[in-house]
Amino acid sequence: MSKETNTQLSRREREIMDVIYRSGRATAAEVLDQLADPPSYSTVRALLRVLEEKGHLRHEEDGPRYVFVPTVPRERARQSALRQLLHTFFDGSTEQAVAALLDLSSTRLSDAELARLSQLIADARREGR
Amino acid sequence: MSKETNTQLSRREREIMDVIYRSGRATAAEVLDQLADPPSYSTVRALLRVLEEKGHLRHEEDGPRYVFVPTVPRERARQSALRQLLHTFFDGSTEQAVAALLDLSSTRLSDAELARLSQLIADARREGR
DNA sequence: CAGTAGATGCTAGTTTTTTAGCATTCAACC
DNA sequence: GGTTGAATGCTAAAAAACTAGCATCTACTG
Repeated sequence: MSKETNTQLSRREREIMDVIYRSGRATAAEVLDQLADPPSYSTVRALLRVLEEKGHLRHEEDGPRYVFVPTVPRERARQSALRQLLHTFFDGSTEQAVAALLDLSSTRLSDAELARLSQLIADARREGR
Repeated sequence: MSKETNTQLSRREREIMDVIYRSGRATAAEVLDQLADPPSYSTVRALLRVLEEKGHLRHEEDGPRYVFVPTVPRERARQSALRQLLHTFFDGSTEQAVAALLDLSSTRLSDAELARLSQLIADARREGR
């Protein structure tokens, strides 16, 4: 079993982790700013403390204030998140997931982007992945 | 603002919704079976009732038992989930997300799959999307 | 047609989460 | 050096989530 960060996140904890993963790192005040339906400043700090105790965050000191950083790097966290999504909504099929991504109405992809994607796939084929 | 299903899900509620989205539809007993660290049967039923009250599920009757179905179709739920993931972990970039999908170590893509993906992208380009 | 297995309805208790307030500390500025 | 603004540490309480148990109903079975 992996050593830390095993506890599951509550609703607010999830929200806060999302904010921090989005920014990379954040102070209590910054987290508060980015929360949709925010509680008090005091509450945010309490939750940050809990998240740190649970092993999801650590903090660095920047003068008088704390800057919180995820213990699990963004790269790894997003891999887990992708796997989870794939499993729940796409029957584990990467192909379906890519199709859905291309389909997302809100995203307009530039031709250049599509060209790069095309290249990515060509590379994958070449590598015999 | 959309009419229903606005309330945010708690930890267990999220777990249960995931199970049901994975299966498409499920009875209380089936949900229980698929939960990782399962509570009692009674608890599962209570949560299903709550989820129904909150508007996330509805039930159909199959003889004596209830079969629960999401009110938001899988297709739409997964679009939201993808958008959320894109926003939190990929700076909104579809390209980055596709790259990460192709990279997921657990997935070995067949050449045929890659060929179909390639085709999808070619189609997108042709449509001037 | 009584008994049984398996389902739901409801209620109440415990635990966890979420929240705020107050005391304290630290650094900068006058 | 004292004052002030902005941060943290800690504690306690309210709210929500989670859980289980018991009563009840329903369909099948012998």
